[in-house]
Amino acid sequence: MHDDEILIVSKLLKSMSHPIRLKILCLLEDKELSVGDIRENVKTTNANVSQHLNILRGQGIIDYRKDANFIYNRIADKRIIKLIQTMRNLFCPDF
Amino acid sequence: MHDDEILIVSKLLKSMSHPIRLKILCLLEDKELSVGDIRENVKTTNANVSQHLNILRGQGIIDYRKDANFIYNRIADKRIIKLIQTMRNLFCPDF
DNA sequence: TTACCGTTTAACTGAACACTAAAATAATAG
DNA sequence: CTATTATTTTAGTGTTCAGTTAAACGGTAA
Repeated sequence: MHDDEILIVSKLLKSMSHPIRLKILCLLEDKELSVGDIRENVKTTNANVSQHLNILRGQGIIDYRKDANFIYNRIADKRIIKLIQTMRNLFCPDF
Repeated sequence: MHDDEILIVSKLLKSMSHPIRLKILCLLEDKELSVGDIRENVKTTNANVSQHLNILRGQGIIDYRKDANFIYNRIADKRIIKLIQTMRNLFCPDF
Protein backbone atom coordinates (compact mmCIF):
# COMPACT_ATOMS: atom_id res chain seq x y z
CA MET A 1 0.00 0.00 0.00
CA HIS A 2 1.17 3.51 -0.75
CA ASP A 3 0.97 6.24 1.85
CA ASP A 4 -2.22 7.71 0.40
CA GLU A 5 -3.84 4.29 0.36
CA ILE A 6 -2.68 3.72 3.94
CA LEU A 7 -4.45 6.93 4.89
CA ILE A 8 -7.67 6.01 3.14
CA VAL A 9 -7.80 2.51 4.59
CA SER A 10 -6.89 3.64 8.10
CA LYS A 11 -9.75 6.13 8.05
CA LEU A 12 -12.06 3.38 6.89
CA LEU A 13 -10.92 1.06 9.67
CA LYS A 14 -11.28 3.82 12.21
CA SER A 15 -14.89 4.40 11.28
CA MET A 16 -15.53 0.65 11.57
CA SER A 17 -13.65 0.24 14.84
CA HIS A 18 -16.36 1.38 17.22
CA PRO A 19 -18.38 -1.54 18.57
CA ILE A 20 -21.71 0.16 17.87
CA ARG A 21 -20.72 1.03 14.31
CA LEU A 22 -19.32 -2.44 13.66
CA LYS A 23 -22.53 -3.95 14.93
CA ILE A 24 -24.57 -1.62 12.74
CA LEU A 25 -22.60 -2.82 9.73
CA CYS A 26 -23.16 -6.46 10.66
CA LEU A 27 -26.88 -5.81 11.03
CA LEU A 28 -26.99 -4.11 7.64
CA GLU A 29 -25.05 -6.87 5.94
CA ASP A 30 -28.10 -8.45 4.32
CA LYS A 31 -30.94 -6.00 4.90
CA GLU A 32 -31.88 -2.39 5.38
CA LEU A 33 -32.96 -0.99 8.74
CA SER A 34 -34.33 2.23 10.18
CA VAL A 35 -32.71 4.13 13.03
CA GLY A 36 -35.31 2.73 15.40
CA ASP A 37 -34.69 -0.83 14.19
CA ILE A 38 -31.01 -0.39 14.88
CA ARG A 39 -31.61 1.13 18.28
CA GLU A 40 -33.51 -2.01 19.29
CA ASN A 41 -30.49 -4.16 18.51
CA VAL A 42 -27.87 -1.79 19.88
CA LYS A 43 -28.68 -0.64 23.38
CA THR A 44 -28.35 3.13 23.16
CA THR A 45 -30.41 6.18 22.21
CA ASN A 46 -31.80 7.12 18.82
CA ALA A 47 -29.64 10.22 18.80
CA ASN A 48 -26.54 8.15 19.41
CA VAL A 49 -27.41 5.75 16.58
CA SER A 50 -28.02 8.71 14.31
CA GLN A 51 -24.60 10.12 15.13
CA HIS A 52 -22.87 6.84 14.41
CA LEU A 53 -24.77 6.49 11.15
CA ASN A 54 -23.60 9.96 10.21
CA ILE A 55 -19.98 8.93 10.65
CA LEU A 56 -20.51 5.89 8.45
CA ARG A 57 -22.29 8.01 5.83
CA GLY A 58 -19.42 10.45 5.83
CA GLN A 59 -17.13 7.59 4.85
CA GLY A 60 -19.48 6.56 2.06
CA ILE A 61 -19.98 3.22 3.77
CA ILE A 62 -23.73 3.44 4.10
CA ASP A 63 -26.52 4.96 2.11
CA TYR A 64 -30.19 5.52 2.90
CA ARG A 65 -33.63 6.03 1.43
CA LYS A 66 -36.62 7.79 2.90
CA ASP A 67 -40.02 6.21 3.24
CA ALA A 68 -42.73 8.15 5.08
CA ASN A 69 -41.00 9.38 8.21
CA PHE A 70 -38.62 6.45 8.34
CA ILE A 71 -35.12 6.36 6.97
CA TYR A 72 -33.89 3.01 5.80
CA ASN A 73 -30.15 2.49 5.87
CA ARG A 74 -28.09 0.07 3.82
CA ILE A 75 -24.48 -0.62 3.05
CA ALA A 76 -23.44 1.36 -0.02
CA ASP A 77 -20.04 -0.18 -0.67
CA LYS A 78 -19.99 -3.88 -1.49
CA ARG A 79 -16.34 -4.07 -0.48
CA ILE A 80 -17.35 -3.43 3.12
CA ILE A 81 -19.55 -6.52 3.03
CA LYS A 82 -16.63 -8.56 1.74
CA LEU A 83 -14.39 -7.15 4.44
CA ILE A 84 -16.85 -8.02 7.18
CA GLN A 85 -17.25 -11.53 5.81
CA THR A 86 -13.48 -11.95 5.81
CA MET A 87 -13.26 -10.75 9.39
CA ARG A 88 -16.00 -13.14 10.46
CA ASN A 89 -14.26 -16.02 8.74
CA LEU A 90 -10.94 -15.17 10.35
CA PHE A 91 -11.98 -14.21 13.85
CA CYS A 92 -15.29 -15.95 14.52
CA PRO A 93 -14.54 -19.68 14.54
CA ASP A 94 -18.17 -20.81 14.65
CA PHE A 95 -19.04 -19.71 11.17
CA MET B 1 -20.95 -11.95 15.02
CA HIS B 2 -22.00 -12.06 18.65
CA ASP B 3 -21.56 -9.08 20.91
CA ASP B 4 -18.38 -10.41 22.48
CA GLU B 5 -16.91 -11.05 19.03
CA ILE B 6 -17.97 -7.56 17.95
CA LEU B 7 -16.03 -6.19 20.89
CA ILE B 8 -12.91 -8.22 20.13
CA VAL B 9 -12.91 -7.36 16.45
CA SER B 10 -13.62 -3.67 17.02
CA LYS B 11 -10.64 -3.45 19.37
CA LEU B 12 -8.52 -5.14 16.76
CA LEU B 13 -9.64 -2.72 14.06
CA LYS B 14 -9.06 0.19 16.37
CA SER B 15 -5.47 -0.80 16.93
CA MET B 16 -4.99 -1.13 13.16
CA SER B 17 -6.76 2.10 12.30
CA HIS B 18 -3.93 4.53 12.93
CA PRO B 19 -1.97 5.30 9.75
CA ILE B 20 1.39 4.73 11.43
CA ARG B 21 0.30 1.41 12.88
CA LEU B 22 -1.27 0.26 9.62
CA LYS B 23 1.93 1.12 7.80
CA ILE B 24 3.99 -0.75 10.39
CA LEU B 25 1.84 -3.82 9.77
CA CYS B 26 2.29 -3.50 6.02
CA LEU B 27 6.05 -3.19 6.47
CA LEU B 28 6.11 -6.29 8.68
CA GLU B 29 3.97 -8.30 6.31
CA ASP B 30 6.89 -10.32 4.94
CA LYS B 31 9.87 -9.47 7.15
CA GLU B 32 10.97 -8.45 10.61
CA LEU B 33 12.24 -4.95 11.39
CA SER B 34 13.79 -3.07 14.29
CA VAL B 35 12.35 0.10 15.76
CA GLY B 36 14.99 2.10 13.91
CA ASP B 37 14.17 0.38 10.62
CA ILE B 38 10.54 1.30 11.09
CA ARG B 39 11.35 4.86 12.04
CA GLU B 40 13.13 5.30 8.72
CA ASN B 41 10.02 4.28 6.80
CA VAL B 42 7.55 6.12 8.99
CA LYS B 43 8.58 9.69 9.52
CA THR B 44 8.38 10.15 13.28
CA THR B 45 10.48 9.63 16.40
CA ASN B 46 11.77 6.37 17.86
CA ALA B 47 9.70 6.96 20.98
CA ASN B 48 6.56 7.35 18.92
CA VAL B 49 7.26 4.14 16.98
CA SER B 50 7.87 2.35 20.26
CA GLN B 51 4.54 3.54 21.62
CA HIS B 52 2.67 2.36 18.53
CA LEU B 53 4.45 -0.99 18.66
CA ASN B 54 3.37 -1.31 22.27
CA ILE B 55 -0.26 -0.88 21.31
CA LEU B 56 0.08 -3.58 18.65
CA ARG B 57 1.84 -5.89 21.12
CA GLY B 58 -0.92 -5.36 23.63
CA GLN B 59 -3.35 -6.71 21.05
CA GLY B 60 -1.14 -9.71 20.39
CA ILE B 61 -0.73 -8.60 16.80
CA ILE B 62 3.03 -8.40 16.81
CA ASP B 63 5.80 -10.25 18.56
CA TYR B 64 9.51 -9.56 18.85
CA ARG B 65 12.92 -11.08 19.51
CA LYS B 66 15.99 -9.46 20.96
CA ASP B 67 19.37 -9.51 19.26
CA ALA B 68 22.17 -7.49 20.88
CA ASN B 69 20.58 -4.12 21.52
CA PHE B 70 18.17 -4.41 18.64
CA ILE B 71 14.61 -5.61 18.87
CA TYR B 72 13.20 -7.26 15.78
CA ASN B 73 9.46 -7.11 15.39
CA ARG B 74 7.25 -9.42 13.40
CA ILE B 75 3.56 -10.14 12.97
CA ALA B 76 2.51 -12.79 15.47
CA ASP B 77 -0.98 -13.51 14.17
CA LYS B 78 -1.22 -14.92 10.65
CA ARG B 79 -4.83 -13.79 10.42
CA ILE B 80 -3.66 -10.20 10.45
CA ILE B 81 -1.61 -10.87 7.34
CA LYS B 82 -4.66 -12.34 5.64
CA LEU B 83 -6.74 -9.37 6.67
CA ILE B 84 -4.22 -6.91 5.28
CA GLN B 85 -4.04 -8.82 2.02
CA THR B 86 -7.82 -8.72 1.75
CA MET B 87 -7.84 -4.99 2.37
CA ARG B 88 -5.19 -4.44 -0.26
CA ASN B 89 -7.12 -6.54 -2.77
CA LEU B 90 -10.32 -4.65 -2.05
CA PHE B 91 -9.11 -1.08 -1.72
CA CYS B 92 -5.85 -0.85 -3.68
CA PRO B 93 -6.79 -1.35 -7.33
CA ASP B 94 -3.20 -1.65 -8.58
CA PHE B 95 -2.43 -4.94 -6.95
C1' DT C 1 34.25 0.92 34.99
C1' DT C 2 32.58 4.55 31.29
C1' DA C 3 30.59 5.69 26.95
C1' DC C 4 27.41 4.72 23.59
C1' DC C 5 23.39 3.00 21.02
C1' DG C 6 18.72 1.33 20.75
C1' DT C 7 14.60 1.18 23.01
C1' DT C 8 11.17 2.14 26.53
C1' DT C 9 8.71 4.82 29.91
C1' DA C 10 6.62 8.89 32.06
C1' DA C 11 4.57 13.30 32.14
C1' DC C 12 2.34 16.68 29.85
C1' DT C 13 -0.53 19.28 26.35
C1' DG C 14 -3.89 19.77 22.89
C1' DA C 15 -7.01 17.46 19.90
C1' DA C 16 -10.44 14.17 18.87
C1' DC C 17 -14.08 11.25 20.38
C1' DA C 18 -18.42 9.50 22.75
C1' DC C 19 -22.50 10.06 25.28
C1' DT C 20 -26.47 12.64 27.18
C1' DA C 21 -30.13 15.77 27.09
C1' DA C 22 -32.70 19.14 24.93
C1' DA C 23 -34.13 21.60 20.99
C1' DA C 24 -35.04 21.46 16.13
C1' DT C 25 -36.55 19.44 11.76
C1' DA C 26 -39.41 16.39 8.75
C1' DA C 27 -43.23 13.76 7.49
C1' DT C 28 -47.67 11.74 8.64
C1' DA C 29 -52.30 11.35 10.54
C1' DG C 30 -56.42 13.12 12.43
C1' DC D 1 -54.50 23.44 11.58
C1' DT D 2 -52.53 20.39 15.77
C1' DA D 3 -50.51 16.27 17.54
C1' DT D 4 -47.53 12.55 16.93
C1' DT D 5 -43.64 9.86 15.41
C1' DA D 6 -38.90 9.44 13.44
C1' DT D 7 -34.74 11.43 12.94
C1' DT D 8 -31.23 14.98 13.25
C1' DT D 9 -28.68 18.69 15.29
C1' DT D 10 -26.65 21.33 18.94
C1' DA D 11 -24.35 22.12 23.16
C1' DG D 12 -22.10 20.51 27.02
C1' DT D 13 -19.13 17.29 29.64
C1' DG D 14 -15.97 13.80 30.49
C1' DT D 15 -12.93 10.50 28.37
C1' DT D 16 -9.53 8.78 25.35
C1' DC D 17 -5.93 9.40 22.12
C1' DA D 18 -1.56 11.23 19.83
C1' DG D 19 2.77 13.50 19.75
C1' DT D 20 6.70 15.81 22.16
C1' DT D 21 10.17 15.91 25.40
C1' DA D 22 13.20 14.27 28.70
C1' DA D 23 14.55 10.80 31.63
C1' DA D 24 15.38 5.93 32.32
C1' DC D 25 16.59 1.27 31.01
C1' DG D 26 19.29 -2.54 28.70
C1' DG D 27 22.99 -4.35 26.16
C1' DT D 28 27.51 -3.84 23.95
C1' DA D 29 32.21 -2.62 23.56
C1' DA D 30 36.43 -0.27 24.77
